[in-house]
Amino acid sequence: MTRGARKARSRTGRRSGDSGSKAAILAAARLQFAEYGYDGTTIRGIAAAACVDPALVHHFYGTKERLFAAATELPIVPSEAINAALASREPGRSLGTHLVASALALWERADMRGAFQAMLRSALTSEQAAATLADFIAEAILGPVASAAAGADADNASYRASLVATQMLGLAVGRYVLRFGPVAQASQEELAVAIGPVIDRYLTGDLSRAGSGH
Amino acid sequence: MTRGARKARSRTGRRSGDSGSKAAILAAARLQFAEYGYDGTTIRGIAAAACVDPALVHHFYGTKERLFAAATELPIVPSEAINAALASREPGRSLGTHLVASALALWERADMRGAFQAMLRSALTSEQAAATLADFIAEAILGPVASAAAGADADNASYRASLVATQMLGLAVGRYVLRFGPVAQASQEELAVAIGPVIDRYLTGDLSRAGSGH
DNA sequence: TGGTGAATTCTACGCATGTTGAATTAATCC
DNA sequence: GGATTAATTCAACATGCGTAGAATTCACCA
Repeated sequence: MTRGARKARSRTGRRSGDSGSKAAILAAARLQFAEYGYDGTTIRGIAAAACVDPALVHHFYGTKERLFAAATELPIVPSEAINAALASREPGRSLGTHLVASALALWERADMRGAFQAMLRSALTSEQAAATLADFIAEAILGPVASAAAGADADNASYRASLVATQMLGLAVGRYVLRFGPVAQASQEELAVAIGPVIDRYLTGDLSRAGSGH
Repeated sequence: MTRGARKARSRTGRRSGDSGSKAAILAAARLQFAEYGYDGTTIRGIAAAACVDPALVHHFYGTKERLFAAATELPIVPSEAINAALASREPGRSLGTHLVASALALWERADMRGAFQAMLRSALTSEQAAATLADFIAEAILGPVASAAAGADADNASYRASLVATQMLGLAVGRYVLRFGPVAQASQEELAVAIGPVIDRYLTGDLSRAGSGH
């Protein structure tokens, strides 16, 4: 007890002031889920990145699955974002082009980036993540489809929607996960004009014939 | 020692006849890598599926990484397959349509299916798998691009190639991994005519304007 | 017929993981 | 200022993993 001048630091116990540990844990979790996927991410790794004991992660978020759910919770409601995007279209810009531009802008918003990419990268390993992604896609894409179909070809609506989904998904995976050189470096606007017409074709074009959707 | 009548079955040691264990292990590995990805797949799980001891897996294939390499080794050389596909195009069919049809046919060949899907699903978790996929994509897509560009717009060749890659990748992920309803159930031909013109646009179209690539 | 080598399983090591419970310290409320 | 509650760490658990080595059984060849 009396040995030594004084205990240099108190190792255990509560810290003074607002430590921000809970937020730091969530931020670290987002980063790691985005980088390594669900399985590749460890609670110990998150704790280390947040400069915190692994048990504290558990104290705040319970199980790993719950932490994942918290980390991938999007700060927006997809359908609302889509409606906002649809409403802001300038004349002279095709629906597809506008949708691609809006999606890219949304995905790269500071408060979306981590959660979205974590969900993307985890979707191919974790069942839960895959289900979340599927919901997101369905919710985010059926809106524009309905808005574009406008009665015509309503039978094929879900087919059209899933075609749109393949292109958007491939764009997201190529740009954020596998990081193909050119597609990862292109500007949002470049990609929007390159890919937009493709989305237009899927939304309203004649899918049994070559050519554009205009 | 002398207790009991006789050992009922010899548990250890070599079996009579050709057991086919090595092939069974490889087949089980392909299935599981395709279903669960690299990290989600365990050697013990593979061994169980092949009705074999985990140590036997090790005996035949050494490390897990080497087993993965063996399981995802494609039975074809991508560039050769592409060249063969290019050569077999019928007149009246666009290059993009033919490429999509050929890719789907190739991916679903019995001897490709397991390996390809294993690679696909693992690419987002394992660095090695991602590198293999990137190589595959580069090799498989740069050929058609070069063949289509034909001097014009050679600067943008890699940009065009990566756009093609996003659509093909999205198609593969949507159809085989996430299994979006309509896109998973559509026939190869349906998808080829729906998506082919998109590939044509990326290969030879004017990427800064709306409209088709013809 | 004996011996070499391959196939197969058993046992076990060492490690990393998710998770838990107790102990300790600070903040907060009466 | 004492009691309560929240934050934090420590130590440990049970489990599952990849891997290694030894032992056992069979096939094949001289």
